[in-house]
Amino acid sequence: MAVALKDVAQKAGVSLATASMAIRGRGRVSSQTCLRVKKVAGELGFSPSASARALASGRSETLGVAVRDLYYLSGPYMGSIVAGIAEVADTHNMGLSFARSIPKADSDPEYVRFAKEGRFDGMVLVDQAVQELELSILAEMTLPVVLVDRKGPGRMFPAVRVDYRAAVREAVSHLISLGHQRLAVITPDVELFELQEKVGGYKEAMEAHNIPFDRNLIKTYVANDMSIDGLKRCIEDLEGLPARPTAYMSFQDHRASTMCELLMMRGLRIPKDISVIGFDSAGPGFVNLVVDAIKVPCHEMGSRACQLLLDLIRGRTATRETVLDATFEPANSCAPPGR
Amino acid sequence: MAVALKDVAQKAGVSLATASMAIRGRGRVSSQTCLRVKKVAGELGFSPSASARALASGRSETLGVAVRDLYYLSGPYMGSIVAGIAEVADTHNMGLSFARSIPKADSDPEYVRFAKEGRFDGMVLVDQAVQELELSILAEMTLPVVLVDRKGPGRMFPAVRVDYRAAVREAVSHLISLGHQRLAVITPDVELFELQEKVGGYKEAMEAHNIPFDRNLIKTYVANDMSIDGLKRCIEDLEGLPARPTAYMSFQDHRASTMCELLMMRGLRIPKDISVIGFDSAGPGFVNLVVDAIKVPCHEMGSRACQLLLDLIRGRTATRETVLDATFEPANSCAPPGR
DNA sequence: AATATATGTCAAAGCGCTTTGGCAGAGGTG
DNA sequence: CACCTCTGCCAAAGCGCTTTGACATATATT
Repeated sequence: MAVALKDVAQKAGVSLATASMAIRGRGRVSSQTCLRVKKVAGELGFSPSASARALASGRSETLGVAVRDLYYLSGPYMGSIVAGIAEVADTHNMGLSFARSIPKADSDPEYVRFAKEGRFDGMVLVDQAVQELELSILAEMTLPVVLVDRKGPGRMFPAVRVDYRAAVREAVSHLISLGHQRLAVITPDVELFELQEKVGGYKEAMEAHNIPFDRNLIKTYVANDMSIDGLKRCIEDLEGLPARPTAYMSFQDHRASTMCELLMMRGLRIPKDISVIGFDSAGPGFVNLVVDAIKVPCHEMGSRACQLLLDLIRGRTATRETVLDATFEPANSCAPPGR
Repeated sequence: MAVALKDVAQKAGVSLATASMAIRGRGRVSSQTCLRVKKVAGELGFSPSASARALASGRSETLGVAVRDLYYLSGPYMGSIVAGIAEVADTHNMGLSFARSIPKADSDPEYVRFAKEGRFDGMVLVDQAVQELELSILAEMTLPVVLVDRKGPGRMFPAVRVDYRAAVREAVSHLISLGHQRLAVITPDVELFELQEKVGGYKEAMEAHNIPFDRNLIKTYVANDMSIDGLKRCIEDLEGLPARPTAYMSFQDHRASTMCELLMMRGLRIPKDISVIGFDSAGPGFVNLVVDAIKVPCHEMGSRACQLLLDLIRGRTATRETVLDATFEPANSCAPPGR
């Protein structure tokens, strides 16, 4: 960066201080001077040095996004959240940096290190697995932080989350109102807040309709197993029950379509024989079968979180907890029980 | 950051200069002093200020990744590339920032602005659509840049790309060796380097086997149309030809499974009646049908590009062009022509 | 023993901005 | 007319590091 602010100041015939103020449009500068300085800056092709500015002002004009691993970005869930964050960050001319929240053997995880180094003015944390203990380190350093899609038990930071519980309740009620009584749930075997909420919603809805809860109808598979064996086994178990389910729900994205296929391979027709409900984009979908699904407002979670973060950075107090609705969108995979 | 380097220096009884060198492990510092300083730094919980360091050293220890829009991160293609970049960046303790390369009305696109502001030590550009003209702006500022998955006509920067041409040639040859003569191609209607290469590979392979090229066998659909209508129409057109194709290839990710479904709905059995080849993850796949596909080494593109970038930053000269192989992975969607 | 070389340390000069406090002069007030 | 308040500008003091050159002291080479 050959051309520095002092060059602009010199050529415009003003002091460094005035040039600085003029370019940022703050402080007491006459509009004439302001214009002149900006013009000169343009002619000279001046760009302020981000690091100098950050050092002098104490603001990096960069937001951090902490995710477990950058690999997770490549899913529609994380991708949409990040897109939402980016959209808002952009309108405020904030840069976006990513940091991994995965623990490291002998040092702080990356997001903590970066935070300590002052790389961010604030941080959005999107990781259900980060422990409360670790968050307290962040809490001590007075860095604005917003949590996404986490229950905030300690409530150290504002959080934006989705009401999975209510959404599942709604979906289950829908099935019950169609006449279903035996509803199977297939879910990953991890203890994430999100999944606990979903199961909670299921139980609540069943209870509300006085249908006894049957533990056998909840089947889990190994979370990160990419094969279909786990799913297959779940279905075999469920179909082997004396009283077979009349409806299936998948609690994880992108599993519903495979689930449909496995069911169809057993000769079951959807929705004639059996109903299916999924989450979000239930895979690319089928040509003639669109799965009824609960849509999670990922993009909105991101944009809301970012907005909150900016508020926090600007010294405003942010809402402690924002709960967004996930909406149940019926399509053509549910019908009254057929068997 | 209450605790600064000078505090560490003071407590350790050394000068600022020595403390600085000790902590970074460079310069002439005795190992005793080095250890002592590091110990004190640990006790005090010292973290160097990223901006101060950047300003003083001229290195931000941050790499930029320019993508068209952050929304694109949420696909397996971009996601894997970024994961590859991140993996390498991490082992070198480099931060990762993202910048959009989408043009702006009245100012530089974000990635150019950020680059000018000196936010990055180098940048990986993953955007086939960025114009050469714009790249020349970057070229003028002596910022190390590596291009991913672009042909580098101007050759201003080192590039890492995939030999789509050869991969498609291989896939087509495979089909031909199975006895196919009429191979349909379904592709988005955009003029991306990648797609041109793929079509080129198709033509080359056909020519090599003395099969006349038939323009009618190449069908395009509107690129960003998320519906299946475009695909459907392509297939209807192809099936309406006097001499129908015996094999179908999809040139875009995640379309192959839908294509299969549409073909099956016409009563065609795969691979008995008709063969299908896709790219990469051809969607989530089917339970009993895994599509033969060309696997693109996205992760490796990312890691290679990042490695090159780091070389460039360290003043080493980088290979101008790295061409990676995409490999054709046979599964069970191809067989000798059945109709 | 005398010179050359290597080693460990430090003071000081930045890096390129922001920000504060002060100082003129223009304008308003009693 | 004296007084006060704005307004527009500037000099200078940082921000918290890195890096350079100088200076001792220790070790190696003749």
